[in-house]
Parts: sequence; C-alpha cells; structure tokens
Amino acid sequence: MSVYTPAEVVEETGFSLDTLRYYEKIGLLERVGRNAAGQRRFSEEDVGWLGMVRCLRDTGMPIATMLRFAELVRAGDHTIPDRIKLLEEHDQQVQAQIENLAERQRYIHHKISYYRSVG
Amino acid sequence: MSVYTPAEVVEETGFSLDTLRYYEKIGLLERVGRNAAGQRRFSEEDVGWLGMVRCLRDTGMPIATMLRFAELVRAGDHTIPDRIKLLEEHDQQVQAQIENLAERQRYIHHKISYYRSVG
DNA sequence: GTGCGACCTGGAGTGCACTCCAGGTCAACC
DNA sequence: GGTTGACCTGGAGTGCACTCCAGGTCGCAC
Repeated sequence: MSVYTPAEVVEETGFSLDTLRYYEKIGLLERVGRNAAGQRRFSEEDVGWLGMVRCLRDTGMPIATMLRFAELVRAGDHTIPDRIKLLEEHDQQVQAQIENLAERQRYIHHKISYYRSVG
Repeated sequence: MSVYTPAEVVEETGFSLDTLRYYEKIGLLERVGRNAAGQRRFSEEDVGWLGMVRCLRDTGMPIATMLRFAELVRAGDHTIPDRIKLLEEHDQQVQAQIENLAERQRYIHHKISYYRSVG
C-alpha cells in the first residue's frame, strides 16, 4: 500500500493543502495517518475518497450532505441502500441543474442573436 | 407603460425584496422610480432587465461581471459588440459547466451501479 | 551548524451574496 | 382616530466554504 505526502495529494486531487486540513478537521476526511514526525501520510483509500468528494462538491453538494454520506460510508456495508438513495437524489439534482443551465443558455443565445441583429 | 409595485416584482422575478434593494444599492439595477410616498415603482424595462439578471445569476455569473454588463447596457448602443463578446464568453463557461456536470454525473452513475452490484 | 522547504497547530480572517433588523412613513380600512 | 400592512432607510449580521497567519518542528543539503 503506497502512501501519499500532502504535496502529492494536492497535486492529484486539486484541493489545496488548507482545504485538505479543513476537510479532516470537520470530519469529511477521516483522521489521516501520520509519520513519526506527525506529518500526514494519505492512503490510497483517502485519495479515492477525495475523488468522490471532488465529484460531489463540483456538482454542488453542500458539505453537510457530503458529511452525511461520509458517515454512511463509515457505518459499513449495511448502509449501501441509503447511500444509493442519497446519490440518486443528488443525481436528480444534477440532472435538474443541467437542464436549467441548458434552458438559460438558450436565453443567452437568443440575446446574442438579438444583439447581432441590431448591432 | 405599466408600473410594478415591489410585491409584484418579487412575485414575477423570484428575487426577494431585500435582494431587489441590494441590487439597486450596488447599481445592478438602475435607480428605480418612486411614487409620491417614496415607494419604488418598477418599470417594464426594470422587470425585463431583472429577467436577464436572473438568467446570468443562475448560470453562475458573479455580480461584478453582471455589473460590467449593466454598465455596457447603460453606455448605449455602441457597446453592443462588447456585450456580445461578454455574453459569448459567458456562454462558453456555461457550456463548460454543462459538460463538467454531465461528466461528473457519469461518475455518480457508475458509483450507483457499483453499489447496486455489491448491495 | 545553519539555512531551507515541507509540514504542523489553533485560530482568525476573507469574499460572496445576500438577509435581517430597528425605527420610521404613509394610505387605507374599520 | 387607531390599527394594519406595505413600504422606506442605513447599517449590522449571516452562512458557506474556504484561506491565511503566527509561531513552531523536522530532516536534509551545503
């Protein structure tokens, strides 16, 4: 099992070091392992989880909801139905976001066309 | 030319009264007309502009950028090419948002499939 | 053995976009 | 003429998600 230094995780995940510490502090990231000097050493699993966090965050899930999801993950396999439910609800919201953006985009296109016609 | 009371504009645009006042204060909404008692009376044009603001806001445009757009609109017809440019750039960003969301959504779908396969 | 760079901690500060509040005006209805 | 409700103002407060800072440790290169 390879481990990652903070700098490597910053590189791989795109989260800043401060953000990683913040996520650990609030419990979105479970207590990360340390070396003898007390420096963080992230596991493969930590990095994988951060990939999920990035996905959820970038689709607009609030931290409070991610925290609930994190707790389900930690609680064990019997929470898998709950996790599916949570992700499906989020998926609906993402779908709604996409549709909403597409509709707004049409409005922008119309506006641009209008400007072109009068400009 | 019909005018609208604050309550009507809240109803039509979905912005809160506080938000409307805030937008006027920062100059996103040009000085709104008043009746004899000093109460706001919004014009058709104000309401139309608020529709544009809603579109831009809901597609993630920062207020600072909306403010620049508002200034172009006020500056007159010779700024139409600049407005087109601004909207086209924003359109690109909206497109990127949509694509990004769609990709993240695929990840969520995979995760749900995975959970279904092990749950 | 000294400087440097990566890292540590707790806690304060930031930026955005509102949102709320206290205290007041005014017209209208009872 | 008293109460109600919609509205007014300036300014303070909120929530979210970070982001920054001071002061310190550690190991390695020079």
